[in-house]
Amino acid sequence: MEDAVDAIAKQWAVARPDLDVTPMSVVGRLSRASRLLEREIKDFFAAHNLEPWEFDMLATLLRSNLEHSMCMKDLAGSALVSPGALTNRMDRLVERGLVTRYPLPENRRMVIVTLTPEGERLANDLVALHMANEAALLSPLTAEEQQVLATALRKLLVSLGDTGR
Amino acid sequence: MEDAVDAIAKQWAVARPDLDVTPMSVVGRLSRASRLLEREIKDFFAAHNLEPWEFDMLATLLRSNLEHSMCMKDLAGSALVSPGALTNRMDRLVERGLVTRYPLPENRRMVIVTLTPEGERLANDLVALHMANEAALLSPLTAEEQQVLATALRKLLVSLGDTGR
DNA sequence: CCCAAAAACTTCGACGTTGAAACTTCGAGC
DNA sequence: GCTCGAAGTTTCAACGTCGAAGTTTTTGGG
Repeated sequence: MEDAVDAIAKQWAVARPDLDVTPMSVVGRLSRASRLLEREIKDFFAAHNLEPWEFDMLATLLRSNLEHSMCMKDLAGSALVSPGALTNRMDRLVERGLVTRYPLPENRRMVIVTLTPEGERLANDLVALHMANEAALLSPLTAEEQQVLATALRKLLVSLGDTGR
Repeated sequence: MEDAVDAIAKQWAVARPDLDVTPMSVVGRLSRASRLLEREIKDFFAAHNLEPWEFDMLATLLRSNLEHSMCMKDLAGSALVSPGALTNRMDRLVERGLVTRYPLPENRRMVIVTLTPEGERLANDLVALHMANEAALLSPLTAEEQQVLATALRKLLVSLGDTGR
Protein backbone atom coordinates (compact mmCIF):
# COMPACT_ATOMS: atom_id res chain seq x y z
CA MET A 1 0.00 0.00 0.00
CA GLU A 2 1.00 3.56 -0.69
CA ASP A 3 1.67 6.26 1.85
CA ALA A 4 1.95 10.03 1.56
CA VAL A 5 5.68 9.82 0.85
CA ASP A 6 5.10 7.55 -2.15
CA ALA A 7 2.77 10.20 -3.53
CA ILE A 8 5.41 12.86 -3.03
CA ALA A 9 8.05 10.71 -4.76
CA LYS A 10 5.76 10.30 -7.76
CA GLN A 11 5.40 14.06 -8.05
CA TRP A 12 9.15 14.53 -8.02
CA ALA A 13 9.51 11.87 -10.73
CA VAL A 14 7.49 14.18 -12.99
CA ALA A 15 8.86 17.54 -11.86
CA ARG A 16 12.51 16.55 -11.51
CA PRO A 17 13.17 13.20 -13.20
CA ASP A 18 16.90 13.87 -12.89
CA LEU A 19 16.77 13.59 -9.09
CA ASP A 20 17.21 10.49 -6.98
CA VAL A 21 14.74 10.98 -4.17
CA THR A 22 15.66 7.85 -2.23
CA PRO A 23 17.08 9.82 0.72
CA MET A 24 13.80 11.65 1.14
CA SER A 25 11.90 8.39 1.20
CA VAL A 26 13.73 7.57 4.43
CA VAL A 27 14.15 10.98 6.06
CA GLY A 28 10.67 12.11 5.07
CA ARG A 29 9.08 9.01 6.52
CA LEU A 30 11.07 9.31 9.72
CA SER A 31 9.93 12.85 10.15
CA ARG A 32 6.29 12.14 9.41
CA ALA A 33 6.11 9.00 11.52
CA SER A 34 7.66 10.79 14.46
CA ARG A 35 5.25 13.68 14.06
CA LEU A 36 2.18 11.47 13.86
CA LEU A 37 3.23 9.27 16.76
CA GLU A 38 3.77 12.35 18.87
CA ARG A 39 0.23 13.43 18.14
CA GLU A 40 -1.16 10.10 19.31
CA ILE A 41 1.00 10.16 22.41
CA LYS A 42 -0.11 13.69 23.17
CA ASP A 43 -3.74 12.58 23.06
CA PHE A 44 -2.93 9.70 25.37
CA PHE A 45 -1.35 11.92 28.02
CA ALA A 46 -4.02 14.58 27.65
CA ALA A 47 -6.48 11.95 28.87
CA HIS A 48 -4.38 11.86 32.04
CA ASN A 49 -4.05 15.65 32.35
CA LEU A 50 -0.37 15.62 31.50
CA GLU A 51 1.80 17.00 28.72
CA PRO A 52 4.15 14.54 27.01
CA TRP A 53 7.19 16.51 28.15
CA GLU A 54 5.96 16.38 31.76
CA PHE A 55 5.85 12.61 31.67
CA ASP A 56 9.16 12.53 29.88
CA MET A 57 10.84 14.42 32.70
CA LEU A 58 9.21 12.34 35.45
CA ALA A 59 10.11 9.08 33.71
CA THR A 60 13.72 10.20 33.22
CA LEU A 61 14.01 10.86 36.94
CA LEU A 62 12.25 7.62 37.86
CA ARG A 63 14.66 5.45 35.91
CA SER A 64 17.78 7.35 36.94
CA ASN A 65 18.34 4.88 39.82
CA LEU A 66 20.07 7.56 41.89
CA GLU A 67 17.44 8.44 44.46
CA HIS A 68 15.33 9.59 41.51
CA SER A 69 17.57 12.61 41.12
CA MET A 70 19.46 14.30 38.31
CA CYS A 71 21.14 17.62 37.64
CA MET A 72 19.69 20.09 35.17
CA LYS A 73 22.40 19.59 32.58
CA ASP A 74 21.91 15.83 32.34
CA LEU A 75 18.14 16.23 32.22
CA ALA A 76 18.49 18.67 29.33
CA GLY A 77 20.80 16.31 27.47
CA SER A 78 18.48 13.40 28.01
CA ALA A 79 15.49 15.29 26.66
CA LEU A 80 17.40 16.91 23.78
CA VAL A 81 16.30 20.38 24.78
CA SER A 82 18.17 23.60 25.57
CA PRO A 83 19.10 24.53 29.13
CA GLY A 84 16.65 27.42 29.05
CA ALA A 85 13.79 25.09 28.18
CA LEU A 86 14.77 22.82 31.05
CA THR A 87 14.55 25.63 33.58
CA ASN A 88 11.10 26.45 32.29
CA ARG A 89 9.98 22.82 32.49
CA MET A 90 11.20 22.39 36.03
CA ASP A 91 9.55 25.62 37.14
CA ARG A 92 6.25 24.04 36.19
CA LEU A 93 6.91 20.65 37.73
CA VAL A 94 8.00 22.22 41.01
CA GLU A 95 4.85 24.31 40.96
CA ARG A 96 2.75 21.17 40.47
CA GLY A 97 4.52 19.52 43.39
CA LEU A 98 5.90 16.66 41.31
CA VAL A 99 9.60 17.42 41.84
CA THR A 100 11.86 19.37 44.20
CA ARG A 101 14.85 21.44 43.09
CA TYR A 102 17.80 22.61 45.17
CA PRO A 103 21.53 23.24 44.73
CA LEU A 104 23.97 20.42 45.41
CA PRO A 105 25.85 21.29 48.62
CA GLU A 106 29.21 19.91 47.41
CA ASN A 107 29.07 21.95 44.21
CA ARG A 108 26.65 24.80 44.32
CA ARG A 109 26.81 25.39 40.58
CA MET A 110 24.68 22.31 40.10
CA VAL A 111 20.97 22.07 40.76
CA ILE A 112 19.55 18.68 41.68
CA VAL A 113 16.00 17.78 40.74
CA THR A 114 14.27 14.98 42.66
CA LEU A 115 10.89 13.28 42.33
CA THR A 116 8.47 13.92 45.16
CA PRO A 117 6.48 10.91 46.41
CA GLU A 118 3.56 12.16 44.36
CA GLY A 119 5.71 12.52 41.26
CA GLU A 120 7.09 9.05 41.76
CA ARG A 121 3.66 7.53 42.15
CA LEU A 122 2.39 9.30 39.02
CA ALA A 123 5.38 8.23 36.94
CA ASN A 124 5.16 4.64 38.11
CA ASP A 125 1.46 4.44 37.32
CA LEU A 126 1.72 6.01 33.90
CA VAL A 127 4.82 4.33 32.56
CA ALA A 128 3.07 0.97 32.25
CA LEU A 129 0.04 2.50 30.54
CA HIS A 130 2.29 4.49 28.24
CA MET A 131 4.20 1.39 27.12
CA ALA A 132 0.92 -0.38 26.43
CA ASN A 133 -0.24 2.57 24.34
CA GLU A 134 2.98 2.61 22.34
CA ALA A 135 2.74 -1.13 21.82
CA ALA A 136 -0.75 -0.62 20.42
CA LEU A 137 0.46 2.10 18.06
CA LEU A 138 3.18 -0.24 16.76
CA SER A 139 0.95 -3.31 16.61
CA PRO A 140 0.46 -3.10 12.83
CA LEU A 141 4.14 -4.08 12.56
CA THR A 142 5.24 -7.62 13.37
CA ALA A 143 7.77 -8.19 16.13
CA GLU A 144 10.45 -8.84 13.52
CA GLU A 145 9.62 -5.65 11.66
CA GLN A 146 9.88 -3.70 14.88
CA GLN A 147 13.21 -5.37 15.59
CA VAL A 148 14.55 -4.50 12.16
CA LEU A 149 13.45 -0.91 12.59
CA ALA A 150 15.12 -0.62 15.98
CA THR A 151 18.37 -2.08 14.67
CA ALA A 152 18.61 0.23 11.68
CA LEU A 153 17.68 3.26 13.76
CA ARG A 154 20.29 2.40 16.36
CA LYS A 155 22.97 2.45 13.69
CA LEU A 156 21.70 5.79 12.42
CA LEU A 157 21.59 7.27 15.91
CA VAL A 158 25.13 6.20 16.66
CA SER A 159 26.29 7.84 13.44
CA LEU A 160 24.52 11.03 14.54
CA GLY A 161 26.39 10.96 17.81
CA ASP A 162 23.48 9.93 20.05
CA THR A 163 25.46 7.62 22.31
CA GLY A 164 24.14 8.36 25.80
CA ARG A 165 27.64 9.70 26.64
CA MET B 1 27.36 -0.43 19.24
CA GLU B 2 25.14 1.11 21.87
CA ASP B 3 23.04 4.22 21.47
CA ALA B 4 21.30 6.48 23.99
CA VAL B 5 18.13 4.37 23.85
CA ASP B 6 20.03 1.22 24.83
CA ALA B 7 21.26 3.09 27.89
CA ILE B 8 17.71 4.10 28.75
CA ALA B 9 16.47 0.53 28.35
CA LYS B 10 19.15 -0.69 30.76
CA GLN B 11 18.01 1.81 33.35
CA TRP B 12 14.43 0.62 33.06
CA ALA B 13 15.57 -2.98 33.46
CA VAL B 14 16.81 -2.01 36.94
CA ALA B 15 14.04 0.39 37.93
CA ARG B 16 11.10 -1.53 36.52
CA PRO B 17 12.10 -5.11 35.63
CA ASP B 18 8.42 -5.98 35.26
CA LEU B 19 8.09 -3.75 32.18
CA ASP B 20 8.64 -4.72 28.55
CA VAL B 21 10.26 -1.65 27.06
CA THR B 22 10.40 -2.94 23.49
CA PRO B 23 7.88 -0.37 22.22
CA MET B 24 10.04 2.47 23.53
CA SER B 25 13.05 1.07 21.73
CA VAL B 26 11.26 1.79 18.47
CA VAL B 27 9.25 4.92 19.25
CA GLY B 28 12.07 6.48 21.23
CA ARG B 29 14.55 5.94 18.44
CA LEU B 30 12.14 7.30 15.86
CA SER B 31 11.66 10.43 17.90
CA ARG B 32 15.35 10.97 18.59
CA ALA B 33 16.46 10.23 15.04
CA SER B 34 13.90 12.62 13.64
CA ARG B 35 14.95 15.30 16.09
CA LEU B 36 18.66 14.93 15.35
CA LEU B 37 18.16 14.82 11.60
CA GLU B 38 16.09 17.98 11.78
CA ARG B 39 18.98 19.68 13.55
CA GLU B 40 21.39 18.72 10.80
CA ILE B 41 18.96 19.81 8.12
CA LYS B 42 18.41 23.11 9.89
CA ASP B 43 22.16 23.76 9.83
CA PHE B 44 22.26 22.93 6.14
CA PHE B 45 19.54 25.42 5.23
CA ALA B 46 20.92 28.06 7.57
CA ALA B 47 24.03 28.03 5.37
CA HIS B 48 21.70 29.08 2.54
CA ASN B 49 19.81 31.68 4.58
CA LEU B 50 16.63 29.66 4.67
CA GLU B 51 14.54 27.99 7.35
CA PRO B 52 13.68 24.34 6.78
CA TRP B 53 9.98 25.14 6.66
CA GLU B 54 10.59 27.77 4.00
CA PHE B 55 12.23 25.22 1.75
CA ASP B 56 9.55 22.70 2.59
CA MET B 57 6.84 25.04 1.33
CA LEU B 58 8.73 26.00 -1.84
CA ALA B 59 9.49 22.38 -2.63
CA THR B 60 5.88 21.36 -2.10
CA LEU B 61 4.77 23.99 -4.60
CA LEU B 62 7.54 23.08 -7.05
CA ARG B 63 6.54 19.45 -7.26
CA SER B 64 2.79 20.11 -7.34
CA ASN B 65 2.87 19.98 -11.16
CA LEU B 66 -0.09 22.37 -11.34
CA GLU B 67 1.50 25.62 -12.40
CA HIS B 68 3.40 25.42 -9.11
CA SER B 69 0.21 26.32 -7.27
CA MET B 70 -1.77 24.96 -4.34
CA CYS B 71 -4.52 26.09 -1.99
CA MET B 72 -3.83 26.81 1.67
CA LYS B 73 -5.67 23.76 2.93
CA ASP B 74 -3.67 21.30 0.85
CA LEU B 75 -0.42 23.03 1.76
CA ALA B 76 -1.26 22.71 5.45
CA GLY B 77 -2.13 19.05 5.05
CA SER B 78 1.06 18.36 3.17
CA ALA B 79 3.22 20.01 5.82
CA LEU B 80 1.29 18.52 8.77
CA VAL B 81 0.74 21.94 10.32
CA SER B 82 -2.35 23.82 11.45
CA PRO B 83 -4.11 26.27 9.13
CA GLY B 84 -3.06 29.16 11.34
CA ALA B 85 0.58 28.24 10.99
CA LEU B 86 0.16 28.10 7.22
CA THR B 87 -1.16 31.65 7.06
CA ASN B 88 1.84 32.79 9.06
CA ARG B 89 4.27 30.93 6.81
CA MET B 90 2.79 32.33 3.64
CA ASP B 91 2.82 35.87 5.03
CA ARG B 92 6.58 35.55 5.28
CA LEU B 93 7.12 33.94 1.89
CA VAL B 94 5.01 36.60 0.18
CA GLU B 95 7.02 39.25 1.98
CA ARG B 96 10.23 37.67 0.73
CA GLY B 97 8.87 37.64 -2.80
CA LEU B 98 9.09 33.87 -3.17
CA VAL B 99 5.36 33.22 -3.65
CA THR B 100 2.19 35.08 -4.60
CA ARG B 101 -1.17 34.59 -2.90
CA TYR B 102 -4.63 35.48 -4.21
CA PRO B 103 -8.19 34.13 -4.04
CA LEU B 104 -9.34 31.66 -6.67
CA PRO B 105 -11.88 33.49 -8.92
CA GLU B 106 -14.17 30.47 -9.33
CA ASN B 107 -14.38 29.92 -5.58
CA ARG B 108 -13.34 32.88 -3.54
CA ARG B 109 -13.21 30.90 -0.32
CA MET B 110 -9.97 29.36 -1.54
CA VAL B 111 -6.62 31.12 -1.62
CA ILE B 112 -4.11 29.97 -4.22
CA VAL B 113 -0.40 30.20 -3.54
CA THR B 114 2.00 30.20 -6.49
CA LEU B 115 5.79 30.21 -6.80
CA THR B 116 7.30 33.38 -8.22
CA PRO B 117 10.12 32.92 -10.75
CA GLU B 118 12.57 33.67 -7.99
CA GLY B 119 10.94 31.14 -5.68
CA GLU B 120 11.02 28.56 -8.42
CA ARG B 121 14.68 29.15 -9.13
CA LEU B 122 15.58 28.94 -5.46
CA ALA B 123 13.63 25.71 -4.95
CA ASN B 124 15.12 24.12 -8.04
CA ASP B 125 18.64 24.98 -7.00
CA LEU B 126 18.29 23.82 -3.41
CA VAL B 127 16.37 20.61 -3.90
CA ALA B 128 19.36 18.86 -5.46
CA LEU B 129 21.72 20.05 -2.74
CA HIS B 130 19.24 19.07 -0.07
CA MET B 131 18.94 15.53 -1.41
CA ALA B 132 22.71 15.24 -1.48
CA ASN B 133 22.88 16.40 2.12
CA GLU B 134 20.25 13.88 3.20
CA ALA B 135 22.07 11.15 1.35
CA ALA B 136 25.23 12.03 3.25
CA LEU B 137 23.38 11.92 6.57
CA LEU B 138 22.08 8.44 5.72
CA SER B 139 25.35 7.19 4.29
CA PRO B 140 26.29 5.21 7.40
CA LEU B 141 23.43 2.88 6.43
CA THR B 142 23.76 0.55 3.47
CA ALA B 143 21.30 0.85 0.59
CA GLU B 144 19.55 -2.29 1.80
CA GLU B 145 19.26 -0.98 5.32
CA GLN B 146 17.75 2.22 4.02
CA GLN B 147 15.34 0.19 1.95
CA VAL B 148 14.28 -1.90 4.93
CA LEU B 149 13.75 1.24 6.97
CA ALA B 150 11.61 2.83 4.28
CA THR B 151 9.47 -0.27 3.90
CA ALA B 152 8.78 -0.67 7.61
CA LEU B 153 8.06 3.02 8.02
CA ARG B 154 5.66 2.98 5.08
CA LYS B 155 3.64 0.28 6.78
CA LEU B 156 3.61 2.26 10.01
CA LEU B 157 2.58 5.46 8.24
CA VAL B 158 -0.29 3.75 6.47
CA SER B 159 -1.52 2.40 9.79
CA LEU B 160 -1.40 5.93 11.19
CA GLY B 161 -3.55 7.16 8.33
CA ASP B 162 -0.85 9.02 6.42
CA THR B 163 -2.02 8.06 2.96
CA GLY B 164 -1.68 11.31 0.99
CA ARG B 165 -5.52 11.28 0.71
C1' DC C 1 46.48 33.73 47.25
C1' DC C 2 44.46 35.84 43.14
C1' DC C 3 42.56 36.42 38.89
C1' DA C 4 40.84 34.58 34.70
C1' DA C 5 38.51 31.07 32.44
C1' DA C 6 35.28 27.40 32.68
C1' DA C 7 31.02 25.24 34.23
C1' DA C 8 26.14 25.17 35.48
C1' DC C 9 22.16 27.43 35.61
C1' DT C 10 18.75 31.38 34.80
C1' DT C 11 16.83 35.22 32.32
C1' DC C 12 14.94 37.27 28.37
C1' DG C 13 13.42 38.45 23.75
C1' DA C 14 12.30 36.55 19.30
C1' DC C 15 10.07 33.05 16.97
C1' DG C 16 6.76 29.47 15.37
C1' DT C 17 3.01 26.53 16.62
C1' DT C 18 -1.53 25.20 18.27
C1' DG C 19 -6.43 25.61 18.86
C1' DA C 20 -10.38 28.22 19.15
C1' DA C 21 -13.12 32.00 17.55
C1' DA C 22 -14.41 35.01 13.83
C1' DC C 23 -15.09 36.07 9.03
C1' DT C 24 -16.32 35.31 4.24
C1' DT C 25 -18.07 32.65 0.65
C1' DC C 26 -20.59 28.91 -1.23
C1' DG C 27 -24.33 25.36 -1.59
C1' DA C 28 -28.60 22.93 -0.55
C1' DG C 29 -33.17 22.75 0.95
C1' DC C 30 -37.50 24.94 1.68
C1' DG D 1 -34.72 33.94 -3.31
C1' DC D 2 -33.56 33.08 1.79
C1' DT D 3 -31.51 30.89 5.22
C1' DC D 4 -28.74 27.79 7.58
C1' DG D 5 -24.80 25.10 7.70
C1' DA D 6 -20.42 23.83 5.79
C1' DA D 7 -15.91 24.95 3.87
C1' DG D 8 -11.70 27.72 3.60
C1' DT D 9 -9.01 31.10 5.55
C1' DT D 10 -7.47 34.53 8.94
C1' DT D 11 -6.90 36.34 13.57
C1' DC D 12 -5.34 36.04 18.18
C1' DA D 13 -3.77 34.64 22.71
C1' DA D 14 -1.34 31.11 25.13
C1' DC D 15 2.41 28.20 25.07
C1' DG D 16 7.07 26.19 24.58
C1' DT D 17 11.44 26.48 22.40
C1' DC D 18 15.93 28.37 21.12
C1' DG D 19 20.03 31.05 21.64
C1' DA D 20 22.48 34.61 23.56
C1' DA D 21 23.64 37.25 27.43
C1' DG D 22 24.06 37.42 32.38
C1' DT D 23 24.90 35.39 37.20
C1' DT D 24 27.08 32.52 40.44
C1' DT D 25 30.33 29.11 41.69
C1' DT D 26 34.41 26.50 41.02
C1' DT D 27 38.99 25.48 39.26
C1' DG D 28 43.69 26.11 37.89
C1' DG D 29 47.93 28.47 36.64
C1' DG D 30 51.05 32.08 37.97
